[in-house]
Amino acid sequence: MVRTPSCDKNGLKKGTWTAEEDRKLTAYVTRYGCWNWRQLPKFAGLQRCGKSCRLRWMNYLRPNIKRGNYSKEEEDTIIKLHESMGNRWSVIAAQLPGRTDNEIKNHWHTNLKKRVKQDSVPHEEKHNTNNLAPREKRHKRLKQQPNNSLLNPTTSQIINSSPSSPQPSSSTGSSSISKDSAVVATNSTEAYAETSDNFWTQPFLTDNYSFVSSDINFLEQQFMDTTEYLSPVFDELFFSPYGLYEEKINSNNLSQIIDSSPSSSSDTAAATSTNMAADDNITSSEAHAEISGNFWTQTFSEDNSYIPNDFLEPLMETECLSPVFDEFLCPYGLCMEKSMY
DNA sequence: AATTCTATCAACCGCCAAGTC
DNA sequence: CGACTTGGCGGTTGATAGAAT
Repeated sequence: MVRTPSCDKNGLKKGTWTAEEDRKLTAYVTRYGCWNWRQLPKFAGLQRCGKSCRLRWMNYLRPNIKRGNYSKEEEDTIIKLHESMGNRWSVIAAQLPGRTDNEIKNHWHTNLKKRVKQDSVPHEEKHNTNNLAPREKRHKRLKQQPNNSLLNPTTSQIINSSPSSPQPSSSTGSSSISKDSAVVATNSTEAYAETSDNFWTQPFLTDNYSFVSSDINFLEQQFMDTTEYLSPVFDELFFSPYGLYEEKINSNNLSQIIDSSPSSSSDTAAATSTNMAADDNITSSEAHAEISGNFWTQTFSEDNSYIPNDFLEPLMETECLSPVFDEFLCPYGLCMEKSMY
């Protein structure tokens, strides 16, 4: 179930993740997002390779991961999708909110495969691609155009218009939260309703810039004492998960911070509140309050994608502006409440 | 109670495509 | 255009828990 911790030749840890490592990774990604998986462990104070961090986050730590037993509906969906598209676990996972490709793959191999075999002629015989060697299968599949018709129409449509849906690649997509994204929702209410089904849980989580919850007290409980990592902006050590704006609030560089933050480019409220903070000699807490109310909250503090599950309850009642759609939603509204509550 | 077997699933590995230089 | 980097995917491994003997 878990692997014995060990180190590779570069001194990077392998094997089971400790609670402390989880906390560091969660705190870091919650605060800064996954701007570069390879660099991230260095900044987050982790002795892990980026790949391992990404995997841990995607398969275990990120919000909205659904654990536990599969419902009959979920199993049927997996079987049906597997029948039509084979071992395309990531595509199948996109149809099952809260389930990861790894988890679905495991569940298939441990349960569903046997069940399907018992129920009928093995699907392998129906699909010639499954008779190929793994590498050949993959090669062949990737040569084919993505077949979104396999998805349900609504989801397909949304995925196609999503800023960070499964689409070719990533480094440019890493700055995917932009005002352009709002265009995809011609009617924001409709978009919200549609996405609530099963979409955001998967694709939205791949966005790279999401920031800390505004529930400072709760964050403090979680990370304050134990977490240290580097800011990608300042290249210095922080001991507070929300240090970016807390600690720098009195700095003359604050405007520069905001300007260089990934999601700030179009937010004039940011400039307003932060300039006020920097210019007016007000206290940190006052400035923070202002910023919470105007900038951080609206722009990315309440981006629900990276708020760990444990953070959700205290935020339930808070209204905020989605970073993607220019509308007010309760936090984690896009990806969370419809899939879990 | 001790040992062996089996199922589970977190984590690793290698590969590939897309992006960047 | 080629080398390199990065993120993502699917196959596989192996430690562990629980069941069976």
